[in-house]
Amino acid sequence: MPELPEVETVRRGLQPVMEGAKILVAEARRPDLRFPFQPDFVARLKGQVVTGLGRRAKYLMADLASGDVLLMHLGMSGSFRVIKPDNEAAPGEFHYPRAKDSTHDHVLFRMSSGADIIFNDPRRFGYMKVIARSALDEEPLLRGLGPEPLGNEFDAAMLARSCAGKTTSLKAALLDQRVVAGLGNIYVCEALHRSHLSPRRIAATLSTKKGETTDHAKRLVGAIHTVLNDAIKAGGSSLRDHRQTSGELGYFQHSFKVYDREGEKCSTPRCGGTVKRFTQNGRSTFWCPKCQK
DNA sequence: CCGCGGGCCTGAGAGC
DNA sequence: TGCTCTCAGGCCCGCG
Repeated sequence: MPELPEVETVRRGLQPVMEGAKILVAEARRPDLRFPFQPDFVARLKGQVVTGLGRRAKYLMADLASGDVLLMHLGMSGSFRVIKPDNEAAPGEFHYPRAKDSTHDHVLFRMSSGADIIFNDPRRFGYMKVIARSALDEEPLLRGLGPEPLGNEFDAAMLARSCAGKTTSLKAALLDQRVVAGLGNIYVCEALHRSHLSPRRIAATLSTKKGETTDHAKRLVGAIHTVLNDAIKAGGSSLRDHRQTSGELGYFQHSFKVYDREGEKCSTPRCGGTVKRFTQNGRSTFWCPKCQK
């Protein structure tokens, strides 16, 4: 599911029930997700007030009054849903009508705001980890993450600079979280199409030999901003797993120009090309060879 | 250091 | 209906 717009959608759904609320009960229903849970995972959450819920790239970060931070990553198939606790359940017990795939409900929180928060992740590529806020800078999961694509410091000059000398494709460079943090396969394909740049273009061509930022880089950054902002407004893209915390689907998938649209006519005005698909670094790339150069 | 491919998991969908 | 195969929105790791 989750690239930046989906994670941001989830953050906005969780914020009202988490911020300012205490974690009354925390439960991990299996020993691991992608990684084993820390032995003190539950203990460090229980009784803590969540003072803020933020996002860094594709990570959700819940600040706790203890000085810890709960890092949460949705992997490929993770989702959160927020429901009202069953009043008949014992206080420490999660007793709600079971959803179809509740076998994959792995982590549960009961909040003092009157919400139960359930993390479901069939493929278990997601993970959670509690770290001290003071150790955030040394956290291996976060170290090396590039700039936020919607942040102030991310602009054409910066992108061109970090792609300078890169012999790899533009597609691979944009998927590299060290270059820019938060894009995934869908939004890279969509941003490249909207900026009329080929996914096969060499990344280094975003700047000239003299180090000047090209118009290509400017177009690309503009397209990244537009596509991410539009996707957030739409509640993200729901292909199979992504849900808003209310259970509603996102609807940006209806605005895809190329992703999952192989064989369709290119939507660029007067282009007349056809959307093609090929494999790049082991992943599907969708693009229009006619208008993306 | 860089770029690439394999692997981690489960489930959905296609084809037979 | 049911089997097998392919593929999926992410990212870590080891190899050359």
